[in-house]
Amino acid sequence: MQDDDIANIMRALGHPVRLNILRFIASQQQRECCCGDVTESLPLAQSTVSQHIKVLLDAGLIERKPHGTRNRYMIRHDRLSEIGTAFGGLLTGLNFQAPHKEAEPA
Amino acid sequence: MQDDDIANIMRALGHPVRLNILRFIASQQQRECCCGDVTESLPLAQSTVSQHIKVLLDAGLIERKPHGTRNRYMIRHDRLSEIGTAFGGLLTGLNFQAPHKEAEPA
DNA sequence: CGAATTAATCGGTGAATTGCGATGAACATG
DNA sequence: CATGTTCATCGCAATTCACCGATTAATTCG
Repeated sequence: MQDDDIANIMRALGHPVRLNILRFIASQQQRECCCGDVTESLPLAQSTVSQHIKVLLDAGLIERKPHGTRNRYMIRHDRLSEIGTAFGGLLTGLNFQAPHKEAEPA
Repeated sequence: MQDDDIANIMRALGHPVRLNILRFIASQQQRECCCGDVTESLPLAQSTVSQHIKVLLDAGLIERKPHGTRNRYMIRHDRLSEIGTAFGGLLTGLNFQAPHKEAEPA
């Protein structure tokens, strides 16, 4: 995964409301819900929630399925595990990354 | 760790330049470097790099140690592992979180 | 077809972010 | 003490973000 992708995802996760939205979706019985459900659970206007959902969509964290007059949203578990791997790699790299040049002093 | 803390950290990680700075610091022989070193490695002005460093500092991802006329920066490994744990918890929660209310329909 | 529902999108506002050059504080050294 | 080095910080412009109300598109249903 590119740095830009990681940065995008991190930015998408970098807002408390969006964390709440993700958790809300994950907490639903069917593991999916529509925009209105989310809006009800938050002290924000519908348009604002829709915006946040769009950010999560663009970052690939959730997916949309139109269903009649409403949309169903659900967590993209496939991407979540990718992200987990990438993030783990990032942290590991920061912890143990070999020196810039000429590691292994023989 | 609070949602706000996580969001702050994610936002700090949400910029490619800052990812580069972190990796650059981690890649140094002594696992530390000063602002000038970072600036040389990037096509950005010194003031801009200093700003990014401040964001990383505020998020607790690096620490500063004054050393003569320059400052030494190093990765905060303690925090890194905290963050790893918190992030893992977040992802796990999104994957397996129990339904919001009244699970177990008896 | 007409009315209602749902939710995306548009336009606007204020705040924050990102970049820069310039300034100034802290320190070392001649 | 004067000079040079390093770097944080201060404006400043441009862009993006977060939020809102209003509008519009899609769909269902009477």
